[in-house]
Amino acid sequence: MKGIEVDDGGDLHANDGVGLGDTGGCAGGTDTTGFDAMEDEAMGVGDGEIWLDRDPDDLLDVHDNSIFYGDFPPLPDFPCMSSSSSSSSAPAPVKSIACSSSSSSASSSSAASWAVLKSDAEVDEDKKNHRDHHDPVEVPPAALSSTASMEIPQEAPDQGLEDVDCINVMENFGYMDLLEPNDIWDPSSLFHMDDSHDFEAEQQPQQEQEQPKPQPELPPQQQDEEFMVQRNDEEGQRPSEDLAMVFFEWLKSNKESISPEDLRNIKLKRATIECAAKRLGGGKEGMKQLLKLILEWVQNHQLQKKRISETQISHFPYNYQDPYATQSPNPNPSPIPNINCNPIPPDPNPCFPSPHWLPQSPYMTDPSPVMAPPPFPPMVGYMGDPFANGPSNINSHPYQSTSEYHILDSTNTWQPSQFSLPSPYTSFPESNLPLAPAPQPPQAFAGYGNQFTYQYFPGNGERLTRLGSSATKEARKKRMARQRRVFSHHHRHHNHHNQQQQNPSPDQQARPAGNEGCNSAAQANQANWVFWPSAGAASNSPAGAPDAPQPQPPPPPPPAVDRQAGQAQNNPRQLAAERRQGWKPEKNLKFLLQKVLKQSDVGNLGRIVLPKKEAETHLPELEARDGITIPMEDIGTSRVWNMRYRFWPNNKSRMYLLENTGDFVRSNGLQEGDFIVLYSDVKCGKYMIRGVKVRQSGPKSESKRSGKSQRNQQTASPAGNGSTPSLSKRTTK
DNA sequence: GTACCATGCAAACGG
DNA sequence: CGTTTGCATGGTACG
Repeated sequence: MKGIEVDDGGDLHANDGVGLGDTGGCAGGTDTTGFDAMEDEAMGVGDGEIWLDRDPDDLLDVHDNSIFYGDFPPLPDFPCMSSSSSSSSAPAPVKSIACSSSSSSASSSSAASWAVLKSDAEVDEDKKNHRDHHDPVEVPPAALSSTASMEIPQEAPDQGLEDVDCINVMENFGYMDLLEPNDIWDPSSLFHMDDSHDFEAEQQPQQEQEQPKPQPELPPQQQDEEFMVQRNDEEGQRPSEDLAMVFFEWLKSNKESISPEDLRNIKLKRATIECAAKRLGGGKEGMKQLLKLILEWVQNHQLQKKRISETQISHFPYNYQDPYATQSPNPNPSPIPNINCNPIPPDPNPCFPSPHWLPQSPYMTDPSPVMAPPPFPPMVGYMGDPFANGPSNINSHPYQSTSEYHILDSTNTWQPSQFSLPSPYTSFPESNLPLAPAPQPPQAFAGYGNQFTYQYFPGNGERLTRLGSSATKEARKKRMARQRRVFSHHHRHHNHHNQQQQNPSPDQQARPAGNEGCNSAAQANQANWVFWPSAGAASNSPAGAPDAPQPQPPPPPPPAVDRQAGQAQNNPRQLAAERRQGWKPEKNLKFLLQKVLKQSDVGNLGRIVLPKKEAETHLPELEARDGITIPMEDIGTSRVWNMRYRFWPNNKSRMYLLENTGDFVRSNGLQEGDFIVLYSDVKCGKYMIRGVKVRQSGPKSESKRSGKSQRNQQTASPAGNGSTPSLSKRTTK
């Protein structure tokens, strides 16, 4: 995971605490500047007022940028990051906010964006800034040089205050729901004035292409943030410009893209308007500013809608409402047209492509419609389903027919953690999908398309009163820099960590095809324990259980198991067990095989006999009996064990073994009756191993039994041979 | 009868 | 002599 995660409380933080803490958090923040506090609050997830339709495609753009670039590209490539201002990463102050990966991704977007923008040079600068981040004045403009080609305040410092006020109003107004959800999550898009010309240089052509607007006299507000700022400045000096003119100009400029219907759909409460206008200067000027803001938003949103629709039609294969939608890598993130940078939340963990769907309704907190795992047939007979009480029907085992589909696809995987599950899964950052604040009923504008209805809450009044805070643009930049720094550090740290974890040994020979560099090891890092009720589950009792006649080998709850493979993911019991244990199904782990450990497997020989069929099916084909060395990443510890996969000739056939397993077994405390599971990370191309301890609450009885006695006791269980039922499917060699 | 596999066990190896 | 390596044996499930 290279990003930010939102913990149970909905707090956004990177592994190392991205930015938010620095910024004083949101509600509970300690920001000293009113503006900071206000921003943070405004941007807090708890404020998640704005939940407009959001296209996952938008997410993908920056997402990809943020994730797949090892080295952060130069700023011009990521215009949207530019002034990802400040507050975006304000943590969700609302405890009740359920976290979903999607929103968490969104929440982390800004940080990621900053990270993307972050140059090493800036890091130092940021460090410096960080030390005195409470003093906005001391923020060296250079710290944001890469993103601040439009440092208007610097050009006109004298005007700064007024300009800033205006800008702040805009920003905060944007925070207050005139902008899209993504803007909420990443205010960078709000602070257009910070966006560089580079951005515009890149964006403008596309924008024009996507939305050709014959606007010779077009007020630049929709296209050019700089113009926007300047215009605001100018307008501050030209009060004669009245609302009608503003509106008229805007209409002229947007006649191509804004329909009367769009305008009619704009609904604002009077109180909102009045308050906002007041904060925007009051009187006519304030109204004018407010109008501009609204129009800007409408335009932006309209443009986005158009873009989104185009994008979806053209190449987006899925509807973002589809929880199983396949992530589109979108290798060429297209710049977001117009002012809205639409920072895409980075995927905190490339190995876990966060679903790029977002609830359409901001109020949709019940994830069940999309959380529900795909309907699976009864798990009985599923290979490796530890909870299958009945004997596995090997012959009809779907695994046999589905083994070809082990490559996990996000389209048919589901992640409970994506939704509003309070995450007990905190033992390992990577193991936790970023939890994002669940959509919250907006406090302010609940945007649906162009229609947003302002819902006035007491907090808004306070916010509005704070619009005129003394916060400066520098403060915002500083905050942004801090967050970028934190994220950048976090990002690098994790890269380093991943590299260490995955540093292959020279003799690592076998590796499933796939991407390198993603850390899937820790994603499922959990205590590999499975507890089996001793009563009424004889067939589920672990091997060696005192009263278990013969245990049905319980397959481990895999962190990410091919649903096709059954892997008990569809078993409520296992699912619950997984949740209790922190296991979360992930997308990119393909179940290969499992093996209930025999005494000989956990003995001092350091070798584990592997089920022949599965070994031959899912592990590299062995030409020589010496086999190959396979680095097996321990899911539990992220440690990589170089195990040798080999075979013995045996009765005109082969016996497949995994050698050098002694340390692994010992480190995991595995005993007879426990089991191991092998996975391959389809994305990272790694083999992963997981040792699962199966213990009943009571002390395990004498587990040492002769193989013969075990055999005798296993007669009741087709899977009694300790391997997957499919083992019984004979494959003559 | 055959395949699978748990494990016994002898040979090889090494301190 | 202890450990490791490699093969062989035999029980079990299944066709």
